[in-house]
Amino acid sequence: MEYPFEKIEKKRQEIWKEQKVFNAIDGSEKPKYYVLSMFPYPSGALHMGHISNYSIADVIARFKLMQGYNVMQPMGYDSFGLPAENFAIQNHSHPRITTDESIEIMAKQFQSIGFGIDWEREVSTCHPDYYVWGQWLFKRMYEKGLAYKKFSFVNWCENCQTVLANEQVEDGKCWRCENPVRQKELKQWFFKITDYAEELLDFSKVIDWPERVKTMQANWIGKSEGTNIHFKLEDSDEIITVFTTRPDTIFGCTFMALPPEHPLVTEWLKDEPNDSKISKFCSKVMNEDKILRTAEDTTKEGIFSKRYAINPVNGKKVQIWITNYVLMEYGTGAVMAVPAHDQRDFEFAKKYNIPITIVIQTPEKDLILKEMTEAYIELGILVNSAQFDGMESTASMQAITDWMAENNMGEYAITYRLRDWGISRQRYWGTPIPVIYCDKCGTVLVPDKDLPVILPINVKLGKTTQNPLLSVEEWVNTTCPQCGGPAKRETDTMDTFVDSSWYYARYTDTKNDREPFAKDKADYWLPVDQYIGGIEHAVMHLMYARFFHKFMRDIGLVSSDEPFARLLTQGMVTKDGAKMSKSKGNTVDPQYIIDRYGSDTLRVFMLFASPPEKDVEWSDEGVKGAFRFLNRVWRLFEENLELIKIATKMHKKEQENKAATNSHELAQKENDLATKGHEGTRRISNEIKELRYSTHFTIKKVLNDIEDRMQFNTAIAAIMEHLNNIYGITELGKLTDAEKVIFSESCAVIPRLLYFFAPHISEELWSMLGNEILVHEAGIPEFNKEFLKKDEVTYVVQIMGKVRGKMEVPVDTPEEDIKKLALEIENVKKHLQGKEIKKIIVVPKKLVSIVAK
RNA sequence: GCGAAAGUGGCGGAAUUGGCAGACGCGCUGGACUUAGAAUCCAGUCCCGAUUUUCGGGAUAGGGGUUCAAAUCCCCUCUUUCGCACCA
Repeated sequence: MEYPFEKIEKKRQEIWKEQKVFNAIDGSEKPKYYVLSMFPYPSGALHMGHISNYSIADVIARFKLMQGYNVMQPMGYDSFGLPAENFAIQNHSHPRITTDESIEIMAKQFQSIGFGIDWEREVSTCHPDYYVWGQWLFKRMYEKGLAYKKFSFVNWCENCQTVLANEQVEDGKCWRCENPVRQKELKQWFFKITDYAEELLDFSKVIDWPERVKTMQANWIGKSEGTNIHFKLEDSDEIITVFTTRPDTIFGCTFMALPPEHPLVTEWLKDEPNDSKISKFCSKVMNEDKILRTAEDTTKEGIFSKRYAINPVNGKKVQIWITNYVLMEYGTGAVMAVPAHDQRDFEFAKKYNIPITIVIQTPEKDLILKEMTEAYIELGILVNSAQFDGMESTASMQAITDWMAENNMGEYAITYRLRDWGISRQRYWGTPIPVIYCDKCGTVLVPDKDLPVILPINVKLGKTTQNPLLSVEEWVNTTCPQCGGPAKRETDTMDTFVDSSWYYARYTDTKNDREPFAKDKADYWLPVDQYIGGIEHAVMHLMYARFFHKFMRDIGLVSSDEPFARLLTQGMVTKDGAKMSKSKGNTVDPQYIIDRYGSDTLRVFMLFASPPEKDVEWSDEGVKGAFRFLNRVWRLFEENLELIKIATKMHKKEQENKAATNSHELAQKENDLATKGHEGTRRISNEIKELRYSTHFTIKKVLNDIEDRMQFNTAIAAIMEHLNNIYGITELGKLTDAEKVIFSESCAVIPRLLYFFAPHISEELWSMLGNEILVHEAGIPEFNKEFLKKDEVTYVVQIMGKVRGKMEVPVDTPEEDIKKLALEIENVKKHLQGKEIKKIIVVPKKLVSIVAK
């Protein structure tokens, strides 16, 4: 017989809903706990990844709820974006319709799984009551100079007809459709995330984030400290500034390298005939795919510009070369080349016969130019460097920079790899950028009173090569809010990462129609105490959200410095070793599993299969195993209900009598009852004592695994083990009264421990025992240290590291006696024959290690 | 190339502080119940050896080291995954 999961799960969900168990209370007296899983993209229906993600969050939410926190676990939908637009096109529908349909299906599924979500805080980013505040935030960014428009080369995906952020380019390909990305120059909106580069590097205000994620963000920001050095052009007042992290090598600079995009090069080209070698070279390089051009194995090429710069430190003339290996985007867009001490410069100098000067010597043996086959890039002792000769690299960098600063040759500088965040998308399904272009007034923001700029619904979608919004003339053509004259709307929409950069804050006040959220509510709830999501968001989403949070702090919307205090990056769900995906055809529909085995089974399987941060490999048999386990629990209660009720009845009576004021006293009383006993209940068997130990050990283990270790698989394993221990007690009819109490308690604790992983069945069993309150209202179960003390402990006896025997001794046996006892074991004696005992090490309660020769 | 993490039975994984390697689950093998299957229950399940309820040896990617004691700490090598990658 299978346990009636369908009936139970429905019933329990209704009760939770009726009693508003998961409704978060703004500003409650209780301490708050905000648990959040990254919100889903409405893709039609839930997939296994969602189940895994939200099951993890639900364990934490229910645990905190049981601990007495005011818990908020909200849910929403990241519903703008390309896939929705493409999906609608494919189905000859409209994204407004298809996304709302998807959301409806998913919400229903979420409810059928019984996650502890506060459904009164739902958000959907594609609805005007949400995106209006995205537009509002954009305007505040603009006012602060953090949103601006500029021409720039952008990553362009021909297939998606849109611009991609650097973070969305993977290996030179579009992160969604895997089409090769090419460079295109467009005028784009940017957010000045670089203003926050330094603060984004500082993780001191988060409580617990994986090192891996912090490192990835730090790499992405890519801070380097060095020196800006100003070179004068020969016969000109122009100055070229270069950035270097190795000012100690400045005396070895023998040429300068510029990219063809450099503004000075552009100037020079004006005086060049189109068919000159230089012009040809520049246009060739600029037309090359930037991804290919910047690949490491691309050969370094260049051409002499016929111009010279003056090295400020020694007045020497250096050739200026135009090359393909320097990036306009990094540093100052110009490089001082020191071929002796930089591998790229070395290769280039060898190829084009440019002089090489050694200025750093190794401490061990002198470098000889003719013998060098590669650059010496390590630090060393300065030579050929005028007054700095003989200095050590590290010290000289500071000295040289100081000296250059005094003489106006350069100064200390910091450079970041991080670029500003391009947020323009030439796509329909996104938040309209609240900007109007007027011939007279230029770029004008839509006034707050006219927000939201509603995304028009009446558009022609299809395989157009341009933004569908351009065709909605009645929307594009508008009047200028300043002069009232004819004007046009911005047709770019915002990157969906903008929408997801502040949704966690909107959850604190979803119905607010005067501001994004009220400050007091945000300050009550934020930061999110536990954020959960995939590692794939380590850089983009998690960094953008941090940027937004700091911005919102700076304009006074929130008081905290970081949005997410703790971060858990959960693994993927795989099948046959690969990530479950429709394209690979290795998906399993969660709904099918829920219909067949119930939500509790699916959750237990997911949580038991591996720890949260690791991938979960799907296994049909594993699901059956989880189901079998829940059935075993159910059967235990069904078959022994009256016996198991004893503990509940006793506990109730105790409460009524107020005889015991706390659970420790209660446990003590029970202990007295059990050991001293009444008539006919004098003794408890060792077997039952072991069971009582198991009960308290399991409580301790489960609490520790959830709260301190976040390792749910071993918590579930512990409950399974405890269940096995209970089933190990046969002949229940022969139990004395005292033993019955202990047995009953050992069973009755199961619903309170299993609740986090299989809440429906746990709640049902709990109520079957006669409890009128819900499981979480009973609070976290407590273990009694007294019952974790064992009378006897097992010592392992080792000789030279090999196990030669085991012994059971009373806990308080003195060390000397333990040694004696160990030496009396037959097998130990045998192995010690003819050997001399050098030392005996006793590790209390664990082992005896004998050193003998 | 640089950086990080990881590598444990047939499989997922456990071993929390250096202290009995393989918890728990899956699978498999045998048995009970059953007309049969499903379900359930019981027993077994790292490898080798023998005197086979016991004992000995080996085993945590491979090699070396520290230690009474190493999956755990150190060094080298290999493999996998992830991140970064002409960053001046």
